[in-house]
Amino acid sequence: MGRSKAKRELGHAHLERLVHYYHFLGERVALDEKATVSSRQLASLLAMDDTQVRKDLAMIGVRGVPHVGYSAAEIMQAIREILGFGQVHKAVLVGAGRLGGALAAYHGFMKYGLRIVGVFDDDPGKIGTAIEGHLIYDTADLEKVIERSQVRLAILTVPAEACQALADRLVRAGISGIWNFGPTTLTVPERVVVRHEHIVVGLAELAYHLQRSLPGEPHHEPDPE
Amino acid sequence: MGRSKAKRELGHAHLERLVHYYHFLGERVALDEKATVSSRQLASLLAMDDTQVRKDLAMIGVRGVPHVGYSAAEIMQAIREILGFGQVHKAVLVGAGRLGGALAAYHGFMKYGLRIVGVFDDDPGKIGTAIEGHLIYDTADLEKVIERSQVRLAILTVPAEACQALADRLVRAGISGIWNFGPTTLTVPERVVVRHEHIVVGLAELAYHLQRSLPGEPHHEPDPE
DNA sequence: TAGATTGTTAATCGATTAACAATC
DNA sequence: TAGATTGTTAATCGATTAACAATC
Repeated sequence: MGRSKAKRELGHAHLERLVHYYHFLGERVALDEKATVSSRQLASLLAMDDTQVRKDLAMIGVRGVPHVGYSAAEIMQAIREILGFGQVHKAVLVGAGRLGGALAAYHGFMKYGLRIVGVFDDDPGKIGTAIEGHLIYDTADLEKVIERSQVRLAILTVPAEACQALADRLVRAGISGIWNFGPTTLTVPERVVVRHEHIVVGLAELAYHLQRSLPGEPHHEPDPE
Repeated sequence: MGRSKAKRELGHAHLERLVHYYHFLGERVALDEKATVSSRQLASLLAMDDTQVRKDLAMIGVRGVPHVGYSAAEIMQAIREILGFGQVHKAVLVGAGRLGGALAAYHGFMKYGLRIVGVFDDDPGKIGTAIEGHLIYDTADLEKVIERSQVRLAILTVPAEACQALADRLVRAGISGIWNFGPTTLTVPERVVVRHEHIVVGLAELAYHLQRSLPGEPHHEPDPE
């Protein structure tokens, strides 16, 4: 399929919108091969401007037809290509705690190309046991597995204190991307992509808006400074 | 302390930066009461522009002193106030699965004012048992607890199919904010704040950059369309 | 055809960055 | 004082929105 790829780099907001479209089309639009969707439909359902939708789709090379709209299947295929959902992204998951387990258990990731090829922990009580169908390996063997399986992505779900040291090891082992769920900022060489899942930002945003929407009840804690 | 509050509404990016500052100061800066930090220091450590830092701090009412910098303690206190970290945010957690458990277990949240006052599930095998020190209640009792404890925030960690129905119930029960970890978009009245933790966005961003940084290896899967 | 919808250019808006005067 | 740092205004940049011609 000779569709042209994105002309220029997509920013965070673009990627987020693309995921949104993809997700939404997959979820609610009936996908027989010929289903179409107009920019206006997509926009209204996602509470945004329809010009934005057309811009986004143009940017990833999807062309619509006037009076008809866009092919839903074509949109999804284009997003899949741009975002790499059709590829297999092999990943190691380091840290077999509760969060690690939750991620390992989430089969929805497969739809997006993520394949966890090894789960690691350094707790001798966990090594050798299984979590969500994944055998837990000794973190000491991390480099071996990364090299042997040509893994490029690492998911980090370890306590804050261990994050940076592990990131250093992962970088040395040749990892290209780190998905960090620890509450700490990592320092890595430029060639390595890091995505920091900073859960507290979500809480902060909620707390901020909650506070604003109901300025009446000032149930402050005693805050001795 | 007569510091003036933020003049106008803070956007997502602002809030994210504030959390970043807060986190960073708490993590790496020695906090005796008199520690100071310059906008340049903060900026360089977070790889951003120092004017931005000064703007952000001015916006939340923190004043620095020329030649000296800002009081780290004052920055933290101001952020705590603006973001409501000093208040107690009572929350119910619905869905005692792995992710719910991970969230319930994360004691770091207490620092930010979040207090989970009830964990709910509708699995009879789970009701009555404990998860991370929280007794699991029957989801049927959700409304009762919300009302009795004056809970304003709900954390949703249930399967996609159950999300919307639960959101409806939470809204009717008077909840003001929903922190949704399910892979689905919620429809709620305007007065309710929703924060959707869309995990796939993180994966998409990584996959996209990974793909770009190494355009050589085209290990595409056979993708029969 | 007429009406609907795309695609693109121009206008607006907001956020970031640069410049620099004020200040300790 | 001189140098460093804040605070703010102006300039730039990019992203969003509006307008509208092209098109089926």
